[in-house]
Amino acid sequence: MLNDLKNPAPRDCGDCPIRHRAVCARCEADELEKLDQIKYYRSFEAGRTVIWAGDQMDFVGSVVTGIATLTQTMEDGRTQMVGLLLPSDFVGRPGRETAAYDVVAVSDMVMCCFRKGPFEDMIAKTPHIAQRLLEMTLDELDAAREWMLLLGRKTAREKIASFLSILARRNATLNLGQAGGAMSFELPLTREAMADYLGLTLETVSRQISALKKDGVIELQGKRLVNVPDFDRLLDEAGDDSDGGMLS
Amino acid sequence: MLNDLKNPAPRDCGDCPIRHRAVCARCEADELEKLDQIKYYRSFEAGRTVIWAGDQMDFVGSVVTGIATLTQTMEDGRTQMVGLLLPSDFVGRPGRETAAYDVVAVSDMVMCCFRKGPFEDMIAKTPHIAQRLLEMTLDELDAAREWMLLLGRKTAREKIASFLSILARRNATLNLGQAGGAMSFELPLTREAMADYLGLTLETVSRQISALKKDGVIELQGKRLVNVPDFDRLLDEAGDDSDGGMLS
DNA sequence: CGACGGGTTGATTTTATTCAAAGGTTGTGG
DNA sequence: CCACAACCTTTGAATAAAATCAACCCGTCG
Repeated sequence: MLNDLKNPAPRDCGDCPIRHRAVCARCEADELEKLDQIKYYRSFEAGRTVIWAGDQMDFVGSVVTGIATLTQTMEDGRTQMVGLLLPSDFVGRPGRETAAYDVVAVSDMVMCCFRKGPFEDMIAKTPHIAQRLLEMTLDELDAAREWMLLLGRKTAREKIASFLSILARRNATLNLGQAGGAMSFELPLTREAMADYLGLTLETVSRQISALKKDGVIELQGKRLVNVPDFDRLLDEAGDDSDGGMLS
Repeated sequence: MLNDLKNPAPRDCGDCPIRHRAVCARCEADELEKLDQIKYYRSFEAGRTVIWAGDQMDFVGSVVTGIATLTQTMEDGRTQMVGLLLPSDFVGRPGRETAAYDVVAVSDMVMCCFRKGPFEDMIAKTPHIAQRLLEMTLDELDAAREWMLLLGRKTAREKIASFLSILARRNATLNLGQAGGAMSFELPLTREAMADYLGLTLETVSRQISALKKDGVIELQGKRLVNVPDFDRLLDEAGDDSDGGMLS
């Protein structure tokens, strides 16, 4: 498990691990105070569904710890992941009554939820929140567009390499800032969930991971722990611009 | 050509065809006044590039008339469209120095541009602009996620049918509100641009359009004018939920 | 133990791509 | 006015990539 089974909800915003990255990042003390009055924590076990697409959704919120997925499903069961929610990511859309996507906790997860109505009021009255939400939404849109390139134009091998390099990069920024050298991280998703992320079948995911391993691009310790001896090599396999997709 | 060769720039915001849908939609008279001082119009002929990915971008703006595309290109030339910009759509990202994508005018086009620095100031000081931009960005994110499902999980035939139904629906809302019955519209894109939109090759696009025609799902007058005898049939071919993907 | 939820690997089939040729339009210059 | 070039489109045949169908492995958990 990536997270403690006893997900301890922070006592108050001062202790909050996502205080400076979430939608509240720019809030002053008095604004946090107001948010505090409309917030509550919810915990979800790994595998639990947070909400189904189409259901009434009377809250929005932030992932505090753990990982969740946003997925869309067609009538015949084909599913596509459209979001991978990490700590500090925002869930829900102000101004919308119902959930547009299925939200599922992949690991044990804690969310900091805000009642929707009051939160909408705060957006209108608290520029710091609206600005931060705009910034986060623009970031998500950029990520979605990168993802579209992956889905539309990359080969199965490039898709896997891209996904792994995203995970590796995230891990590097969260921990130490070493790039270019060796790095390792844990796969948070099953083969099936990776397939839903990448628009592939789980068999193809498994085969391409095996192929990358055989070619020495990655090493596996167990099914989930990945070691990347040469990150530049992985980036190369991902087919990304050599500049590492530097934006802004 | 879809548009006049002499794209007449509106004299002032009162005449503007996108006044109530663009980023300025919620602005009061005094706010429009301020925007007016930092705005200027630019016209582009069909085929002209507005900006290349990576270039310095000292403006943001709205499409006033015409159509543009947002595309990403890999080193080896594979390209994926990541945005189709219609009148009122916003171009550029506040807070970013360089363009993240290629922007190309598909038809003759007029943009209402704002100098970036002053516009960023206005976002900070004018909640009406920030709020509208947030709303538009959230809409784009939803569209991007719908597009991800298309790219990742739909067959070539479903992709074409989905694209046609998007165009048909857009045309219906712009003109008359009849759904379910017959409707017709013009294809704004070449087969190649459609292929870039859908993550296909142009040959596959051509074949699938021919197949839909042969099966009576659509009728063609010339290469560009499409007639849809039964919109529900088209929706069915698109593999979308029967409720027509109603959001919000 | 036995069932179950992942995961891997192989054989076959399907789908879309690639390579190739040719038909239509449009616009330009002789 | 015609010829030709450039671009867009269609269609066919061969190929490649990923999906599908199927078997089996390996831990974990009741």
